[in-house]
Amino acid sequence: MPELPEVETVKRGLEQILDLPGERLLGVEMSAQKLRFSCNLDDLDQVKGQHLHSVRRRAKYLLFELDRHYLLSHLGMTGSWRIENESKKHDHVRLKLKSNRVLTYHDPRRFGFFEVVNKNDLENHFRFSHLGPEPVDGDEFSAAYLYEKSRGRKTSIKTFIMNQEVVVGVGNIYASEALYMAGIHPKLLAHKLTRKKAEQLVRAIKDVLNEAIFCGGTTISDFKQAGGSSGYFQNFLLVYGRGLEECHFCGTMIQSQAIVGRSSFWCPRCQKL
DNA sequence: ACGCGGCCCTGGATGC
DNA sequence: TGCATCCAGGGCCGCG
Repeated sequence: MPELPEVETVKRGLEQILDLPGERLLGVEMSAQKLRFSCNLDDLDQVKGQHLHSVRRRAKYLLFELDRHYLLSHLGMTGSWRIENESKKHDHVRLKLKSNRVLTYHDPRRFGFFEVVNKNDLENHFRFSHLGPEPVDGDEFSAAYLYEKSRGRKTSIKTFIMNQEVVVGVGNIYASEALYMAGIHPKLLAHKLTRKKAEQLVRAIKDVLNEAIFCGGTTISDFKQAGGSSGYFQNFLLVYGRGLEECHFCGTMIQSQAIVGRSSFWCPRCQKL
């Protein structure tokens, strides 16, 4: 489900709902079923009673900032958070709050995970130490950076920009969208990227992610914001999910095919190899 | 070191 | 209606 815009949307929704700072975590309950990775139970004991200061996002991770730890949440494909005291099938984490509310993690496929990280160790944590730059915040993700990073890389440009060590937050939907916007064929080998195309691609990635954040994310089947409402960027997708339809720009039939196992969409005329 | 296929899961859509 | 098959927004692991 969630790429950067969806996680950012969940983060903003939680900020609204939780009325931070001032909230406090009274207890954590985990379901018997394991998520992608199991959470250390000793760690869970440590977080009880800590204040909840903020909700942050790094890459596709949500971070609940406590006094001495972060609760790390990755939504996998079908993860979502909501405030509701009643529990449903596929609820896997329940955070009991001082305000007498329960913040609940729901994830049918259980590709997501939930872990506790010491606050001071975050940058050195193995899930974080290899992450690439944020594409939307800061200026580290530049054309010069992407061009240099892509030298010698023989994978397709689409696979390359979905690699979280290259740039974080770009997943399967926005990779197709950004490449279409930049006029780049998804099968172009990364090392063939020119400086000029790197410029256009960085611009396109930033633009598409910002537009999707503005729209509250893309809802295909089951993505829900923290408040339960849908995003609406799906109405503005230019190629993703539009196989056999016409390119908005030139009318050519949009092609769809898996690239390294992920469904991919492009206009064979507008996007150059 | 890099690139890729397999795999972890459930459920919805589709086809017979 | 029932059953089988395929597909899905991610990312870790092991192989070549």
